[in-house]
Amino acid sequence: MTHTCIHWFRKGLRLHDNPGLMAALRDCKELYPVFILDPQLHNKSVGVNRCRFLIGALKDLDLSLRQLNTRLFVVRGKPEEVFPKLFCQWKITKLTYEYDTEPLSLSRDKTVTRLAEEHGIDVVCKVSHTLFDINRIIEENNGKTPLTYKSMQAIVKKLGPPKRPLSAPSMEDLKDVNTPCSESHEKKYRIPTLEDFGHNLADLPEEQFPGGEQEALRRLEEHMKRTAWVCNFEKPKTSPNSLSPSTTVLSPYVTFGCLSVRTFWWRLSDVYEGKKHSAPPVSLHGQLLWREFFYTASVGISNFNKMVDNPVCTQVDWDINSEYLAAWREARTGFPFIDAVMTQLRQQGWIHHLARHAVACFLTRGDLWISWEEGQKVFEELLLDGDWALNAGNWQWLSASAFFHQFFRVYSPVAFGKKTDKNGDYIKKFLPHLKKFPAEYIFEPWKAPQSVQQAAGCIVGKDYPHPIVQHEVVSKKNIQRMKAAYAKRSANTAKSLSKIQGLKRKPSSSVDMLKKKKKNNTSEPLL
DNA sequence: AGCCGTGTTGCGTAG
DNA sequence: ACTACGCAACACGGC
Repeated sequence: MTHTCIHWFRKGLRLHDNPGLMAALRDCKELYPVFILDPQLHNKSVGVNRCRFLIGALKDLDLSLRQLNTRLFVVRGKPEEVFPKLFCQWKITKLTYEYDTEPLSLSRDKTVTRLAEEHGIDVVCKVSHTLFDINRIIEENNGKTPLTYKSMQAIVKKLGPPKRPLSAPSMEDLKDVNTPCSESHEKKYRIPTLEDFGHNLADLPEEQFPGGEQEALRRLEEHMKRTAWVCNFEKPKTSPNSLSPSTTVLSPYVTFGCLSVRTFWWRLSDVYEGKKHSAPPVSLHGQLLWREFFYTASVGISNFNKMVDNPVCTQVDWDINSEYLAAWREARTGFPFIDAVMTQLRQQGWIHHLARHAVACFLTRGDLWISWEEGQKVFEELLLDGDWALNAGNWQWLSASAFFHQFFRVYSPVAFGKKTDKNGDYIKKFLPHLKKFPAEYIFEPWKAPQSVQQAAGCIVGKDYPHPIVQHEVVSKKNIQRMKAAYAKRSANTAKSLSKIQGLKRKPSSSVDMLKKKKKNNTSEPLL
């Protein structure tokens, strides 16, 4: 019992399958579970729903920690300034945390690791946010980033199944561990409120998906009970506009790490066991592999969240049009299906994957010809499951900038929603102004005769906007613009090829990349 | 995991 | 018994 240890929670807001936390408990006499509120990260640019989710997750984490006779310390400030103080104040000898692949996290963690080592502190970093060590996936592919799902599947097959999840720590694991808590804990280390993030509580929408590990595990079990549904799951066959979600909505919990992706994976394997079941890419396992795929791309491809200097991204002459962008963001495009989806996004912080397809296509190559980077920012703010890698990857996919290249496949803002919601009930739910419109006109109210509009109590141009573009006209024009961008792209093939070779990376494990010096490997490999 | 126009097939039914 | 017609479901190709 020699160590005084900080376990640093960032993502991974859970006790189950938390190898970093388990490493903290080894030979530990004093434990400080810490979450850092970084004003550069946690501010009003994070949407109110996301903030609420994070607060819920922190409260739940604190509750679970208290049951183990320890508790959460929420510390305010920049990590590189906060940690040196904590190291001295608490006489820390070990720091543990979960590996994070995002570029900003990597540089932050490198700095903190260096500071810790300057204080003579052991640093332990574990992979548990993804199924596999993403750097291992790239190594397994000879240093090349897989750019297709198929190649990803081949690599994953070679790697074998992901590691089994660890159990949450028990009282036994903490029996010799103490967490010194002062009288002023509530004052100094309290969990933040929405006001702390600069949000106004007045017009807070009802909470649909409360944050936290307990809620995540409850939700997982609720869905895993539906054996046939799990075994038959095919993502493209689920509806983007059902009144209650047609998918699990476990993504926010995975994003914040309230649910371990490996726990999710193995729980699915349990359900599949001995039964006929759907397979990747459409199955639930397949969805987790999509996540892994985009994580890998985000690690292997430079400038992944940008068009310029991103070697896989087609360079497109997107327009700058703040009026169109605002209309899209604020759900006033005049296309009820698009506006209903954007309303659900703002209200609930979650929309179905195919609804994301429809609004993303509409903003970019389909209708408004606005850069996918603008859409990325809006999703980042509003989605509970807004994830750096997945957001950038999927926006590139939908805008046909990378991974997906069938740019002539354009979603209709009218027809697409009709397929799974003939009566427009979804539109009526999120755009109550339109609720009296007959099904015949609800997807295109501007076509309704004046008499119908009057009877519905909703005049287009007064109570609901005219469509901001003529879809049939702009979509045809945009396909031609995409065609030109692609022609230019293939003309530059030689250039691109040399860039793709620049993607090759030296083999090294995740942890080596964070650590300057390699420690003697006495007990176990770090990963 | 697109949409739309066109053409074909197959079925039921009116005459 | 046979044809003509309407309709839905499906296949295909171009964008």
